[in-house]
Amino acid sequence: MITKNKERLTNQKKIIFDYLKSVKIHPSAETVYSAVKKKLPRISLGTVYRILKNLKEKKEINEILSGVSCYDGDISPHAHFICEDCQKIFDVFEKCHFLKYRRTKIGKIKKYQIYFYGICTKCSK
Amino acid sequence: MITKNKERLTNQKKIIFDYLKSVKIHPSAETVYSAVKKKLPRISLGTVYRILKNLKEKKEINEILSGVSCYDGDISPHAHFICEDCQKIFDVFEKCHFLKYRRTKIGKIKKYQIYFYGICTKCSK
DNA sequence: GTGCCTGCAAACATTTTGCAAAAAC
DNA sequence: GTTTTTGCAAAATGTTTGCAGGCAC
Repeated sequence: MITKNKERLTNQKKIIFDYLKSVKIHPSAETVYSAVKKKLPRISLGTVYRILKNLKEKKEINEILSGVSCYDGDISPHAHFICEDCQKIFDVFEKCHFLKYRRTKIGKIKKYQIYFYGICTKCSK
Repeated sequence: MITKNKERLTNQKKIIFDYLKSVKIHPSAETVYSAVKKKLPRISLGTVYRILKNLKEKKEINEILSGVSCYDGDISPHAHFICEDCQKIFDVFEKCHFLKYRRTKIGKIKKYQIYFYGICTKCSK
């Protein structure tokens, strides 16, 4: 994990970072909190929010905006499929999109996010 | 404007709908509230939220997730550029994306949203 | 030892909801 | 007249923040 400036490497940061990198789900702050509490019983939700924000700013994780913010430890280029029924977030690695330009008339694109909405196979049964 | 089932067409709905269709900005619920208050001085913010939700469900407007929810009366296919500095939302009609498939392994895609992030030309000066 | 970081709780912002009155049909 | 919708206020939800003590360096 990167640390910038006078930033310190705490246990809370390490454990949240490791957790996000190890799971395939896209947890909310609340879910991260519940998960890391097993290893850090005294951690607070405020700290989780602060660390998630910090990791996001350092571009070590991505934020997924879907009502409540969810977080993705996988920062490789991929899209997300959000099921409108169960609200689960799925990764889409299929090459179904091709972004040709790195610049629009409005400004230079630093990053982009693609969200697909629909009903997942499980829910459509 | 479409009305479904036993839905009634009220002044509040008409004015909010007209407002969203007439502006080029992407207003938040609060902004919509301030704007329509000129014509409906007694409208409440709760009503604005209810009507925005209703219009969204009928697919007459789109919701843009960018921290606070913003709304777009233009439902034609286009992407959004969000300036990380001024937080303004811009429309991107340029054909810089081509979504080839209407189906992924996860489920059938009903709609998609593309968000570009960067610094707009005004802020980068 | 210095100063960044945490836990805690309170504050804040945004959105939803229950209810009686008002409006649409 | 009936039923939906509104305005209002309170509640719920999600997130941020101030501060004193704790921990990394």
